[in-house]
Amino acid sequence: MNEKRKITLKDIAKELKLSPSTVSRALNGYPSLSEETIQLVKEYAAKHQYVPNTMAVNFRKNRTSILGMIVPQIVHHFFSTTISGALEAAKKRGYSVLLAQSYDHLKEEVLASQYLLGMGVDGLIISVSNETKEAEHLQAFLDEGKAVVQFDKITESLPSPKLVVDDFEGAYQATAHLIREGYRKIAHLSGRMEVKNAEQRFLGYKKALEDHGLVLQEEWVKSCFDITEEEGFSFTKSLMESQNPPDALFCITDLVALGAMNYLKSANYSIPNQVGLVGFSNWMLSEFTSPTLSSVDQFGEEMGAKAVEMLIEQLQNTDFNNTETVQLKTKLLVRGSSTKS
Amino acid sequence: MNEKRKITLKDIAKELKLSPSTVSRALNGYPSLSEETIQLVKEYAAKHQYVPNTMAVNFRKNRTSILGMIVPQIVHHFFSTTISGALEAAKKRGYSVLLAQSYDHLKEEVLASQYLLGMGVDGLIISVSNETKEAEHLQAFLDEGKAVVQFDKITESLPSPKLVVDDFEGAYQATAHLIREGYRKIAHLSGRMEVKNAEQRFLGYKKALEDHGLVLQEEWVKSCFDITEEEGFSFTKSLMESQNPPDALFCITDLVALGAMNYLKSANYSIPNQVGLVGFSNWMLSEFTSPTLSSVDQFGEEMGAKAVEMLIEQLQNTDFNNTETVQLKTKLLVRGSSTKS
DNA sequence: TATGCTTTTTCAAACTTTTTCACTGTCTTA
DNA sequence: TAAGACAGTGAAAAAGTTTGAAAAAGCATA
Repeated sequence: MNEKRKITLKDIAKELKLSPSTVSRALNGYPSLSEETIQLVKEYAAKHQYVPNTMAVNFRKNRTSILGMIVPQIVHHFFSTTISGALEAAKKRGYSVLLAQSYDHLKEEVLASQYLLGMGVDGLIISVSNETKEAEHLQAFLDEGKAVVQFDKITESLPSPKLVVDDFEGAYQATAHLIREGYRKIAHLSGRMEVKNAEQRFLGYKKALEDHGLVLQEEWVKSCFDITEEEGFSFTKSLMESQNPPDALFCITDLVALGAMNYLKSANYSIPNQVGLVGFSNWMLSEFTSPTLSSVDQFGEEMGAKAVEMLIEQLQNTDFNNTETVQLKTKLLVRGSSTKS
Repeated sequence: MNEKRKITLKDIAKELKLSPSTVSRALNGYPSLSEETIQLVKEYAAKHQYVPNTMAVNFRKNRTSILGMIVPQIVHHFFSTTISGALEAAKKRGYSVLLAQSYDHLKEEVLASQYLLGMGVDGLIISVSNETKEAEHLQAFLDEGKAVVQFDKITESLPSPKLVVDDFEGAYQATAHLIREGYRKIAHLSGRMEVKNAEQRFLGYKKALEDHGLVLQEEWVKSCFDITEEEGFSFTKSLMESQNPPDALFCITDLVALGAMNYLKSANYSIPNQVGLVGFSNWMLSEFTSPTLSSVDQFGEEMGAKAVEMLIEQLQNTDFNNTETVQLKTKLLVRGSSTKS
């Protein structure tokens, strides 16, 4: 009933009394073919809606034109924007993207990478899990001649190009902004210091304090392990209940900032007048909280697109010694939670 | 430097002095092979880490084990959860998923479907755009013997299995809940009535009113065209400024509800005491608004997973006459925005 | 006309896996 | 004992496309 038989290159050849090779070359713009033949073939192909058999092409060329992409979680505003950006960029270049998620666990990441390798992807884009230190499972891609590009969360143990946000600068701007707004006792809800971007955000925060003549108070820096709303809530609670409560918080993530906001509101602190708040990542929700949440935008779409471009460039150059780290600028979005009225 | 040569089935055959066919059969669990041979081959394969060449298998079997999935937008909490669910379910069954987005435009949807068809996917999972009425571009899949499953937003013009949320029931529950909480003047910010789920939610709302002896006021039903926060804001504004303002709003989506909430707060209405609010879809943000937003959960993960299962079942049965519509239950999550204190 | 050169086309191989058909023994049964 | 069943294996073909080498064709020059 179904299964309309599709026309193949061979069929065209037979019909036009040409060899398959000629047809192939005519369609692929190979030089030294008579204009006449090219026209003939192209017209016939168009008329009969010839579509090359993807599987045969892949097989013959030994490549799939599919890129693998592993993120900790798809259901996460930042990652879904990078995915969206990657998808569009890949499509433009004739590639498609196969997704997998690690749930921020090394074990799942290893499985996902093996899975994608098995699917025959040409290259891999990955934001590694918080648990990833060694990278044998990623080295396997390089060993098979497949390129890898790391983005956002990276590990230095894999010699590959890397694409990160300028976390240091973003954190610096956020902190400096709070200082300019008149806050002086600025706490930081950070992440695990072994994780690169957590460390950079902390260092940016620290530098901003120093540059403005403020002293970093150790007890004002709290390290979130899982980067959850609950941690934001409880750390803020303990900070505000301490003898020396801060008057502003710079949070490693909007979700943590939201936890902070929820605690502050529940304890009847006025935001931004009593306590200022800035997050990081510009989650969708930060536009819609009350007050709206200031945040550092990471341009997720651009990042995903750029990662794809870097990967494809690798594939084309087969220059596998490139280990440069590209830094993308961030942008501080000042909203209600940090502008004293 | 790279390109470690991978071992092939042929290599194994030569090494073990067997024919490729025997090796193939041994690895694929074909009967009527001596246990001895099977063991020999399997051990050798394992030892040398033989991985079948995906492209060759696809080519030979004339299938890719890749499913296409088109959603209006990836960066959307509900869709990203369905994607996540679909991904996991597909992986479990040995399939992978290639994504594309339509941005809710027919034109982009047609392009995306052609793109996926060209990539040689075995089947398609799609939530159609609001603009999709006719479905020639999807019929093309069926014509080529590829299965299609529609989910969430569907069009009746394509004879395929469908998977939807029980929008009617969800809307009914939401509205009935508002009534039980004591609200009597319940408005509805709906979507375009041509869109199936918008219509169903409206009908559920209407039925709940009728069943509880309330009369539907035409001026309390506003139709959002793009389902945005801005529409929620402005429609709520005009409703509240009318001569006969409602005391509760049931919104087609959490985003619209958020717009409503933002207006209500800006105009100093107290939620939930003066105005009750219920959304739909249980976006992540609804847990974090102030007050938290009651919503109807759609079980996105389950939906994505179920869609994959339905599609794979089709592929296996090649039963292309199945056009049944499966309805998934929803769950009302009662939060702060609709519980009078 | 032979030679050389360029342009255009064809030939044949190759890529890996699966599957159909055929073959050889061995065992069972009428 | 002849016929048939069956287990176990191999040989070969097939799938659609691309590519390097070779061949053919066309044309001009010596």
